[in-house]
Amino acid sequence: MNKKCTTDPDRSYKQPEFDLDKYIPGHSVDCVIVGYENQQLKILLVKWKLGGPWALPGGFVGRDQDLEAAAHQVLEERTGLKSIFLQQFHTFGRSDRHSRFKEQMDQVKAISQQLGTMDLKFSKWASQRFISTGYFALTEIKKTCPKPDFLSEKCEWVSLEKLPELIFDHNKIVDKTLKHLRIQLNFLPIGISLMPHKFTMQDLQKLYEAILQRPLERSNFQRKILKLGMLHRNGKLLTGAANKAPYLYSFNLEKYNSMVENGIGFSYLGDKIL
Amino acid sequence: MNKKCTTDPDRSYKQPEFDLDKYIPGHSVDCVIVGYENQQLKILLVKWKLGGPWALPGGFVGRDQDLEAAAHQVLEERTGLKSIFLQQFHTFGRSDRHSRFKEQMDQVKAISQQLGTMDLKFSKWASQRFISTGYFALTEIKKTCPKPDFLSEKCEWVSLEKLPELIFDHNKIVDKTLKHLRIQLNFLPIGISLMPHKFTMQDLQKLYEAILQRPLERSNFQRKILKLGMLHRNGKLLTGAANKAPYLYSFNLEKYNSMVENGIGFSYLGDKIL
DNA sequence: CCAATAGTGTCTGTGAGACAGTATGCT
DNA sequence: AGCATACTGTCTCACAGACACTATTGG
Repeated sequence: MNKKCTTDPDRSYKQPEFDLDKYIPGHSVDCVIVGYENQQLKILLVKWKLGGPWALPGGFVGRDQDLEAAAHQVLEERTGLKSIFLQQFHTFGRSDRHSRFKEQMDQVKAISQQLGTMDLKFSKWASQRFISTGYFALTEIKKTCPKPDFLSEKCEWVSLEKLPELIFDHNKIVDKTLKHLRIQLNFLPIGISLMPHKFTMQDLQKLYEAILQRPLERSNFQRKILKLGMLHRNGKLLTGAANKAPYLYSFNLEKYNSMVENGIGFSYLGDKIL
Repeated sequence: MNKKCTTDPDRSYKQPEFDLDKYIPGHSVDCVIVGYENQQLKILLVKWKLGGPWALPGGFVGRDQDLEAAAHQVLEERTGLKSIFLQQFHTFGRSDRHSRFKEQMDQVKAISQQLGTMDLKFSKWASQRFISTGYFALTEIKKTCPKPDFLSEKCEWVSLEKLPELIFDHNKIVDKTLKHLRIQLNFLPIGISLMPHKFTMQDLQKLYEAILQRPLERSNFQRKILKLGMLHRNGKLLTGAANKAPYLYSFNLEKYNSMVENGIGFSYLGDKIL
């Protein structure tokens, strides 16, 4: 797995404390947590207990909890990380977004009946109509320490290319996120959340290529990115290979922040993304 | 007022039929309905009865109603129009988004107690925490026929420049919409929803200027818009003024639709909008 | 003729994309 | 030296913005 996870091992929803009355009914958050590793985009998924389906990590909203805080909580509980890049992108409100998946609904009911502390009550609560607000987050995979919640037995990074079938409309939610991400690429210096502290230009380019799903021209990419002025050139990376050593770059935080403020209009819009 | 309104005069929520159990609790939709008239952007507002505040037209969500359908319903009930451009843009989920406006909350409770058919029950229901999904819509003002809902005494188009103080966080919702609209201007041929069937290039430019809140260069605007190829040139408009008659344009629907599909990357991003 | 506004053409600067040329690290 | 990869420079094309020029309408 992912190095050692030294964070609090007990940060998942604790079953005996799960009290329906603490949450507002009918509204949930689902998080598409995007990471990057081995030149692949991956997202964090949970797998339900008792042979249940794969799903996006999600959570309910506390009675006095801000919607965004609920998303942050999911993020923190699943990854162990605070303060990651998090952005709301869409609210999914079709009335049949759960119920039209009949077999899955039955499965969910059965599983949640066995897992919930309140048997039927929880099962009923969990199978009501839910409106769900989708958030997307960007993290460095190496820093995370995935933990399942009380409904799931696994919580893992899965490559976007091998995405399994997800519960309900979650595959569509992922699709929508990716479109959103590609557009956001034009407005946000997204790399800072997905790259390690120091990285080569090639690393960054591979990330952009993974997001845009098309190759970019090496020299033009470099010029374009450097012109934004948010990178700082550090030393060189000597790999031992028989070639010129690439520079290592890191993000200039001040510049980065002012760009998030003001927008950058960095554009790979040219070739239709939508 | 706005010509004669010949649509069904009875299309507002009917008080005696308003049954709380038909709606899901805690979630509402608010619509920022944008129109354009006399070279000004305007939005449709309602004013609560009994001296209550101005507010965005909103509505509750039926138990088996899609979220988007709820927004469409609000739109149709307030404007009399079906099938207008409608797009979800953000869900507002702060837990105190109503409650931190204490005086307003009291006012709302008092008013809804007098207006609701179920007295305290409705008042309590309406003053619970609400998460609200914001939709924005574009309409031609001349086609609309504003009607108040059962909570409001007025429903009017108000110029964005003279926007009154709105209830709760509604002013912020409007601000967010405008930013969204300016960005969308780069992706959508928005004019089609706000312009009359035939219009001059100057009309269209004025609209863009109203949205972007800055002057655009005449000749460049024309070239840029025409290059998109979604306009059809019709006849000339003879005004009787001592100058060259402008052409009248209309939207080419086929082209328009394919652009909405594929995205256009029409860009006034250059000068930071965000 | 002139005044006023509509529409077209041209020049400049910027930036994207293609690709050639130079630099560097290692054998 | 030679290879591989990193980096830089240059060329072309497209387009935005500025502005000059032509066209049309009516006095």
